[in-house]
Amino acid sequence: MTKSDSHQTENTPRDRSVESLEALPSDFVESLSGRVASLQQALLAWYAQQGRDLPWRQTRDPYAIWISEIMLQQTQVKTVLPYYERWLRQFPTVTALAQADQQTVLKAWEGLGYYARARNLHRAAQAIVADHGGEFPSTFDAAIALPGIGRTTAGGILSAAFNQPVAILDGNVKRVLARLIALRTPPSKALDRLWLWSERLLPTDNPRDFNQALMDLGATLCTRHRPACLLCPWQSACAAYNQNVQLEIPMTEARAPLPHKQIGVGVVWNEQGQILIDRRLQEGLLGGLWEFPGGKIEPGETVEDCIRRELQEELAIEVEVGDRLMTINHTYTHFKVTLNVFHCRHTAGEPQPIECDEVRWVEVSELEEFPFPKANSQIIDAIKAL
DNA sequence: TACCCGTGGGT
DNA sequence: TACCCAAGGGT
Repeated sequence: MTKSDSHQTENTPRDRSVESLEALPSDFVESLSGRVASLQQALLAWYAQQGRDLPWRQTRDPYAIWISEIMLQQTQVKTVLPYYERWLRQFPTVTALAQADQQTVLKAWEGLGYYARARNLHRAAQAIVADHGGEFPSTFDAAIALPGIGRTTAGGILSAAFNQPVAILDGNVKRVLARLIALRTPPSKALDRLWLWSERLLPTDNPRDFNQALMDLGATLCTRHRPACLLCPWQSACAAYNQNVQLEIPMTEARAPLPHKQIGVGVVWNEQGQILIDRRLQEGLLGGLWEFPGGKIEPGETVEDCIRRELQEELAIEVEVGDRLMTINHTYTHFKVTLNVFHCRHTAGEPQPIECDEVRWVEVSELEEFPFPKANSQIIDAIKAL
């Protein structure tokens, strides 16, 4: 471990040293640094007039703000709104969340995606009850120690709930700052510099409104496409605008095309008209959610062969594969799938949870009680319509 | 440090 | 269509 590593880990705020800003032309850094107070005032004035009215801004309850911050990770405001309202009615306090069972928590999260966020929220609530008397901690070190809370989320919560001067660097702020300094590399290659600017610009007297304003600027004016530079309070200082490169910044990195997997899925019926579902392992994709059993079709294998093999390997049952129920295409973050869904008749074997956490027979009317991934909702709808 | 982890909307 | 992106964190 080097000397600098010993006191700078990924999750702790960096020093506000001017040295690290030297990758930019020194005259520009000097110019921008001299305008910090002016930029702060301009943004806060704009926010007072044009800031969004969002429900989590009408409270200073750190629990409610925490919930909003987690839901908003990689998720648009419009998507979050109904989930946020429902969640606070269902789990109004840290203690209520801690005492719920995980299936109830995942059901409330169903459809939002990135389900580790819900599992971590649940674990963190239990940690807050155990270690902090049920009150969300008010220090950076305690907050960031909780599962699911990184540097940006900790800053978002502490500044919004307690008005603490802790910087943030979410997608909005990265884009705004990258344009402000005309960053010539993808933001992921310059996180240190972006963090420094976020800290440098943050006023100590009103960090709450400033962080919110910075995010609103990115979400409403400094958008990826068609940025409204003519309305921007930072227009005159913005290096990208002054060089007319705002559409090229932030720069993006090329990505490999997504692999496509063919999946065989069985809707397995027993003599009582019940259906077999299983609960996925806690770790990995869709952890803790329920699904209709199946798996990847191997090269040269028919869908029917695949379903028979997977149900034997994963659940130790034998089935007779019947008619195709439907075909579903779905895109995940790192791959695409085609779900080939077939009716199956259970013929032998007591289902065993070999490669899942739990397996059970359920009535059609019970399906909606279980949290399922979005790609399975069409299957449920089709079964209920039979 | 790359890579993993969902879903809906915009272009 | 296919791709990008949206209030990131864990490993």
